[in-house]
Amino acid sequence: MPVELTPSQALGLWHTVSRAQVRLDGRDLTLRQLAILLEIYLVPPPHTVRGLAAKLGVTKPVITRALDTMGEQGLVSRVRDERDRRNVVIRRTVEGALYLEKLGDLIIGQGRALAS
Amino acid sequence: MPVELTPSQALGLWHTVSRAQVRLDGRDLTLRQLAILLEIYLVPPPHTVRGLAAKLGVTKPVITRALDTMGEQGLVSRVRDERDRRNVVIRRTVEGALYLEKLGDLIIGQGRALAS
DNA sequence: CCTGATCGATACGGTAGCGTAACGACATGG
DNA sequence: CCATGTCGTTACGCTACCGTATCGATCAGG
Repeated sequence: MPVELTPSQALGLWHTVSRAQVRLDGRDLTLRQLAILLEIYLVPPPHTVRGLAAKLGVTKPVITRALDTMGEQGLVSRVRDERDRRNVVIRRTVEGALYLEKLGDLIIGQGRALAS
Repeated sequence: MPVELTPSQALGLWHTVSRAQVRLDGRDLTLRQLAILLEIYLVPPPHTVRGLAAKLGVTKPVITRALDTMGEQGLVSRVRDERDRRNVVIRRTVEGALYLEKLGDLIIGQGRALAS
């Protein structure tokens, strides 16, 4: 089911969620990092560095760096693919799922609070 | 009118918009910068460095730097307040309005395309 | 005046991102 | 085997951000 938004609602939603995210989230993820994280959790696995780079239109080191940072924070983990040891499979974590769950709640709450 | 979203829709919306933004937007604004930009354009003026810092829960240099960067890109402009010359009034620009208009269109389009 | 408060900007050292280019590890086809 | 190609990672130089501390300019009150 589509979600119909007016221009004011669309930007208002982005505004309140972005502001809340800046105020409350100590992780301070980049837009790129967040896009990568959402890709990993919302698209069926397996995910690889190369695949994510292609999907987002960025270079491979961008993905490696983002996985380094988010891995240190426990949001994702990496495992070597044993069937083709050149590949690295990116795996989800409980902490990452919880993080996105909270982001989802934030979006839903702000969407519900939208006026006009 | 509130916008009712399921968790899947909320994160899906964020996902597709973030991905498109990463792929298409050459400016690569920080989440903080985007929040500042939205604050300037969606909340009635006047806007000051101090006011934005308080609203977003960040320090003043963060605002100064963001205004430097976005000012170079023509998204905002700064004018000294002649009534109290300590203040700087942040003003909107045509280019900034166009930028957010495109972002709004992107959100609306992705919201409309949402399934389930 | 002049003292104190407040404005935005700046300096500083540190961290983390960027793109380009190269790397070692691994797989594959001849 | 060995040459070639494909993984992800790392190295490099650079830029931009961060927070803390401080700055000069400006205002307000005595």
